[in-house]
Amino acid sequence: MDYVNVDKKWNAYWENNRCHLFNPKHADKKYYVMEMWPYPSGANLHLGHWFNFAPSDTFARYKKMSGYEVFQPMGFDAFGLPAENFAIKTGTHPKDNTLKNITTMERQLRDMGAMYDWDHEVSTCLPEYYRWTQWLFLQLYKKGLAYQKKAPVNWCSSCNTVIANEQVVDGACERCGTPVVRKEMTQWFFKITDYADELLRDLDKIDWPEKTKTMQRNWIGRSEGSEITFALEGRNDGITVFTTRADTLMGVSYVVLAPEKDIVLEITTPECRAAVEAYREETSRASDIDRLSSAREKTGVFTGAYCLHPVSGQKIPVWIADYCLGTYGTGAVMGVPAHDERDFAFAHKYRLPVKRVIRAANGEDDTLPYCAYGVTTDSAPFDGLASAEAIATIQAHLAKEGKGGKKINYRLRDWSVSRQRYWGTPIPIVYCPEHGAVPVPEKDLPVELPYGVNFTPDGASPLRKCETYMNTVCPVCGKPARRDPDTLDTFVCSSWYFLRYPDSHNTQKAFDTATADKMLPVDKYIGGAEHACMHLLYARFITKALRDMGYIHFDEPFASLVHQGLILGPDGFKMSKNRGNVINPDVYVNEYGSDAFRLYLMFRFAFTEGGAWSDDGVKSVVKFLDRIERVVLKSHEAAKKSRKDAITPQDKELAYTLNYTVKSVRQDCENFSFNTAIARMMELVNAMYKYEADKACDYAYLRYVSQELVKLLAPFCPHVAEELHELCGGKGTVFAQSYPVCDEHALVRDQVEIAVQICSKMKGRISVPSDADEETAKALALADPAIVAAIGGAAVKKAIYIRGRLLNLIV
RNA sequence: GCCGCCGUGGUGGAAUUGGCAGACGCGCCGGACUCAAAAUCCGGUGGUAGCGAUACCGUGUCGGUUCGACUCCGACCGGCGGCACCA
Repeated sequence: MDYVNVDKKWNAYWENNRCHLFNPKHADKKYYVMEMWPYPSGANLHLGHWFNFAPSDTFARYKKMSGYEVFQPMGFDAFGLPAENFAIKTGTHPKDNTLKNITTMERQLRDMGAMYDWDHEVSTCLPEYYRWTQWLFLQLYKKGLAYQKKAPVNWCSSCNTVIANEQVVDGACERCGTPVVRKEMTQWFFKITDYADELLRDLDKIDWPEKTKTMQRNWIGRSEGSEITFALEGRNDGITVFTTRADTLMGVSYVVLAPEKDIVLEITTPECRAAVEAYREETSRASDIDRLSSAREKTGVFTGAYCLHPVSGQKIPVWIADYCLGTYGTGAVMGVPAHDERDFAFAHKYRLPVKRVIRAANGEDDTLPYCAYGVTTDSAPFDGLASAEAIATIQAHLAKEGKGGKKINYRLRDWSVSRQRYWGTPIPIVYCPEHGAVPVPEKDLPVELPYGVNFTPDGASPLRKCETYMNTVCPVCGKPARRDPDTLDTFVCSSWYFLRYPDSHNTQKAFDTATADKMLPVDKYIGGAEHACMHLLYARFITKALRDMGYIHFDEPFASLVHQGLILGPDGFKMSKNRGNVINPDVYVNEYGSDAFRLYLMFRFAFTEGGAWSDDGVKSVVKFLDRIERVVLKSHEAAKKSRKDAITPQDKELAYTLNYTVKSVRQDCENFSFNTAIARMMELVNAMYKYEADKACDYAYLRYVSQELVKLLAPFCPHVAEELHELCGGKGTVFAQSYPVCDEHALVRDQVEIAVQICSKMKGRISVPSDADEETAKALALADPAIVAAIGGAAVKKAIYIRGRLLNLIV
C-alpha cells in the first residue's frame, strides 16, 4: 500500500465530508476529549506534539466508534515570551511570526489525520479571543478576585518581567534560568488563595494521576496549627505568631519578626533602632535565591523590645531575622531552640537560652500538660513531644484568655498576573487622576493590542512607550487618563479555553452558560505533567470562580486527566537544539506515512512513561501493516471458497482469539495502554495467518474476522483502515461503524490448561474441563504420569485449587 | 532534609492486581525460497549444567508474611520527579 498517498486521500475525504465536526444534536452522548494546546513558537510540530496528539486521537476515535459524539477541538496558546523573544532576536513582529507558525502547524495537524473539529479552533492572540480574556479579568475584578497591590515580586532581569511563584524553579526563571530577584512593584493579583481549601478538598473528586494531585496538595500546603499572641510590654497590642508546635510554647526563648514586617516597636533604644534599620535595608536587597536557601547562615538583630509570654508572663526578647518569611502565616514566629533545628541554629549563634519542654509531673502544673526546664546545651534535643491532645489543651487555654487559638495556613500565594511585556492580553484598566483605577466598560472590549510598538526590552513595559495606546479617557468622567501598560500572564489565556471551544464563535459572550453546562467538564484531558502546579491549578481556580459568579454550574474543569511521558533524545537527555539531539518526526512521516509513525510511537513506548528515542523496529510496524493488508485482501477475494459446513475447532480457536483481542483492546484503550493493545492485535493477525495456513480454513469466516480487525485497527491507523474498508467493498467511512464488541460466549472454552504445582513448585500442566471442581482437577492431575512421578508416592495432605489457573498439591 | 514514583533478558516493554515471569516486538542464531541479494515465510532464543528427558538458579540487595511474592511488609542500595528556612 502506498501509505503516504493513502494519508492524503483520506485526509481529503474527511475534510470534504466534514467527518470530524461535533454534532450538537447528539450532545446527550457527548464526549469531550481535549489535548493541551500547542504553543506556536516553532514553525513545526515536534516529536513531543506527535507523542501527545497521535495517541490521544486514537483514544478519541475509539470513543467515537464506541458510540459517543466526540468533541475534540484544537487551538493555539499564541501569546507569550518565546514569540516575543524570537521577534526581538530576528527583528520581526511576534504577530506576523505567530500567525505564520499557526498556519504551518495547523496544516501539519491536519496532515496528521487527527479528528479535530477545526470549526471550533481558537487562538489566544486574536482579539475575538482575548476580548473575552479581558472580560474574565473584569469579572474577577468585580468580584474582588483581581486586585492590585504593591508587593515583593519575582523579577527576571533577562525576560524583563515579573513572573509567578509557580514559574520560579530553584530560585531561577523557569524559562531562561536567570536567578530571580525580589522587587517591590505594584502588580495585579488573582485571589486564588480564597479557594485554597476547596482546591485542596476537590482533588478527591477528580480522576487525576495521584502524582499530580500530590503535587497540588503540596503546593497548596495546608498546615494546621495555632496563632498565639505575645503582648507587647506596656501596650495593649502584641505580636501574633503562627506555629504548628503549640505544645512547645513553654520553651520559647525569643520571638522573631520578618524584616519586611512593619510593627512599631516603641521601646527600642536609638542603637537598636539603627541596627534594625540597617538590617532591613541589607535584607531587602537580598534576592530570593539567597534568602530561600536553607543552607544559608541565619542572621538577625535584637530590636531592644520585649514581649510577654502568654502563659508565664516572662519577658521575651523580640528579634528581627530574615529566616522568618513575611509572606507566610503572620510573618512572626516563636523561637523554641530546643525543639526546632532552625531556632537552635539561631539561638546558638546569638547565645539565646535553650529551654527543653517536658511533660509536667503531677502537681507541678495543673493548667498545661507541659512545662519547661532551662537547659543550656550545645546540642538540641528536637524530640517530638507533639500530641494532638497537648496542642488542643494549650489552644483551649489560650482561647479562654483571648491570647490565641486554632489556625489553618496555606502555603499557596495569590497569583501574580501582570507582565511587563508586549505580546500578551492587554489589561483592561484605565488610570484616572481623579477616579484611580477604573475598569474598561465591557462594551468597549476588546482593548486591542497595538501593532506598531517598540518592544525591545529596556526594563519598562513596551506599551508604556506607545502614546496612542496609553492615552485614553476615563470611562467615569471622560477626562484624559492612561491605560495599564502591562499585559496578562499567558496562563490567564489558557485558564479558560476549555470553556471557549464549544462556543468559539460567540460574539456576544465568552461562552454560553447552557452550552458550557452541557459540554463540560472535559471528559478526558491529555497533556504534560509539567503544568501540575500552574495551568492545571489556575484552570481549576477560574472554574470555581466562574461558578460562584453563576456563569457555570460545575466545580471542576477536567474530570479525568492523563499525562503522556516525555520522549527523550537518543542519548537519554531531554531533546534540545543546544544538545543537537532533536528528532524530526517529518522524516518518518514522509517515508512511512503518518499511520505507521503513530503506530510505532504507541507500540514502542508506554504512553505515560515515554523514554529515549530509538527508531529500532520502526520498520516492524510497517511489516505489521503489510501483513494485515495481505491477509485482509486475500480473505476478501477468497471468501467464495467458503466451507459452509460445521464449525471446526480451528474456527472456535480463532473466534476465541478474536474476542479476547476485542476485549483486551477495549480495556487497553480506556487505560491508554496502547502498546499492549497493539500487541494483542498482532497476536490476532498471527492467529489469522495460522488459521489461513490450515486446510480447514474457512475463508468466509476469515473475511469476517478481517472486517472486525479493520474496525479494531481503525483508531490506531485511521487512513489505512479506511483504505482497507474501501478495498473490501465497505461504503462510506469506517468510523461510521461500531467498534467490535466482545462475545463472552466465544471466550468460554470446554477445556483449559492449568498449572500443577507440587509443594508450590511447578511440575507440569494438565488439561481440565473449564468448569472442573477441585476433586475433578485433583483426579486428573493424579492420572498424569509426570505428576505422579513428582509426588513419588507421598500422600497429598492439602490442595489449593484456583479455577482455570492452577492446582497446588501439598505432600 | 521531606514527599512521591521506579529498578524485570542483549534491548523496548508485558504479567488478568497474590497464582504458569519474560506477552508482543526489536536484535541475534538456524532453516526454506533465490544464481545471489532484498523481501517473505518457518523454527529457536533468561542463565548455568547435561547428548538428553530434566535439574538448579533467576524480577536492584538482604530479611519477613504466605501453600505460593515482580506483586504485600521492613531495612538498605541505585535512578527519576516534586517541594524545600512554610515555623
